[in-house]
Amino acid sequence: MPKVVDHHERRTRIAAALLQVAADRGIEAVSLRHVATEAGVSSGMVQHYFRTKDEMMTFALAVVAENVMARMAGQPVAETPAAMIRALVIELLPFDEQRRIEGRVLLAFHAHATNNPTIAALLRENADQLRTYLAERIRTEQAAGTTTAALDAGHIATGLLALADGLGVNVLVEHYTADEALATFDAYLTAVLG
Amino acid sequence: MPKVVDHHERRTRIAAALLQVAADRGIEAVSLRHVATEAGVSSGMVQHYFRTKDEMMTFALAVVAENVMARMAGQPVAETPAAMIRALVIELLPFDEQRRIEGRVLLAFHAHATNNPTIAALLRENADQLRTYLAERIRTEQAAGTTTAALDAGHIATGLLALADGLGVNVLVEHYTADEALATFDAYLTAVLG
DNA sequence: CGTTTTACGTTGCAGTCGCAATGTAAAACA
DNA sequence: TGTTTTACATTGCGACTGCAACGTAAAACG
Repeated sequence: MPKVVDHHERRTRIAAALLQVAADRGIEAVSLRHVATEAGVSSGMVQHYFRTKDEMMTFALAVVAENVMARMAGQPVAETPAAMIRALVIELLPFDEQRRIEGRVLLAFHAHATNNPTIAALLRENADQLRTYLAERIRTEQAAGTTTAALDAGHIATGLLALADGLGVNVLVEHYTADEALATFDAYLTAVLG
Repeated sequence: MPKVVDHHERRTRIAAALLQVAADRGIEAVSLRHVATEAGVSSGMVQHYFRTKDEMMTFALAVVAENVMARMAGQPVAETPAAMIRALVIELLPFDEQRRIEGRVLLAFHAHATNNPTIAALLRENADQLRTYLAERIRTEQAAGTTTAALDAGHIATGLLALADGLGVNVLVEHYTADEALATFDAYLTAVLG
C-alpha cells in the first residue's frame, strides 16, 4: 500500500473546494472537474474519494451543517434569555464571508431538496436538531421565570428560526443588509420576549 | 407573413411549461429541449420566442411575480388589520399545488440570484413592491388607531415578509406542514399586533 | 525482497447542453 | 399573383458533463 492517508481529511478538503465553487459561481457550476481544479487535484482523485457526485454533494452539506452547529455550540452562555437567543440566531445570519458562503450553499441545497429526498432528509435532521435545542433553552428560561413569554416554546423556536431563515435569504440576495435584518429581528425579539 | 400570432401568449405558454419542469424535476432540469417537450412544441420554436435561455428564465420569473401580486391584489378587504395581514401573507405560503409550484420556482430563483445580478434585481424589485405595499397598509391602520402596534411599520412589514419567506421554505422542504407554519405565524401576529 | 494493495493520474466515451444555421411553408401586402 | 416577411422545424457543432477504464508508482506486509 502507498502512503497511508487520512481519508476524512482528504474528503473535507475536497468539500471545502466544492463550497468555494458553489459560493463563487453557483451550485450549477459544481462539477467534478471544477471542484478538482479548485482543490488543486486531479478529477481522478476526486473520484477516488467520492464514488458519485451525489455522494460528494451530500458530504459537503454535512460539513456545512457541522460547522453551523459547532459555531452555535461554541457560543458563550449569555446573561439574559433574549441575549442568548440573539447570539444563537446571529450565527445564522450572513454577517461575515464564511457565513455568506455557507448561507449561499445552504440556500442552494434547500432549493435542491425540493426534489431530492436524500438532501431533504439531511436538511430536516439538522433543522430539527436546531429547533429542539433552541426550544429546550427557551423552556428552561420560562421555567426559571426569567422570561415573560407566555407562548409555546416550540412555536417561538420555530418562528425565530424561520424568521432567521427568511432574513438570511433576503440578506443573501441583497434585499437589505445584515444590520437591517438584525434590527428587524431585534424588534421581533422584544415583541415576543418582552 | 404567416399566421398572425400573439407573441405574449406564446411566451406565457412556454413559461408555464418551464415552471412545470422546474417544479417537477428541479431548476437544473430546465433546458430548451425539456421545456419544449413539456410545452409540446419544437425546441426551434422556443428559440424563436426567446433568443437565449436566460431571457426565457427571466420572463418565467416575471410571470410568477405577476401571479403572486395579482393574487394578493385580488384579496378582499378584511375586517381587522390582523386579518388583513394574515390574508395577504397566507397567499405567500404553499397551501395549494399552484403556490407550491411557484414557491419551488421562487426558491430556486433565490438561490440563482445569489450570483446572477439580473435575477437578483428582478427579485428585489418585487420584494420591495410587496414590502412597500404591506408597510403602507400597516401605517394606515396605525394612523387610524385600529392596531396597538407601536413598532415601526417598515420593520413590521419586513419581519412579516421574512417570516413568511422562512416558513414557506421550511414547508417546501417539508420540515413541517403549511398548517403548522400558519399557527406559528399567527402566534407572531398576535405578539406584534396584539 | 517480492507481492499486494492502495492512491492517485490520464484518457475516453456516451450523453446533454445552448445556440447557430438552414430549410420550408404559409399568410399578409404590393 | 407574386413577393416578402414571419413562424416555425430540423440539423449539427463545440463544449461540457458524470463516470468507467485503464495505467502507474509507492509503501506496507509477508
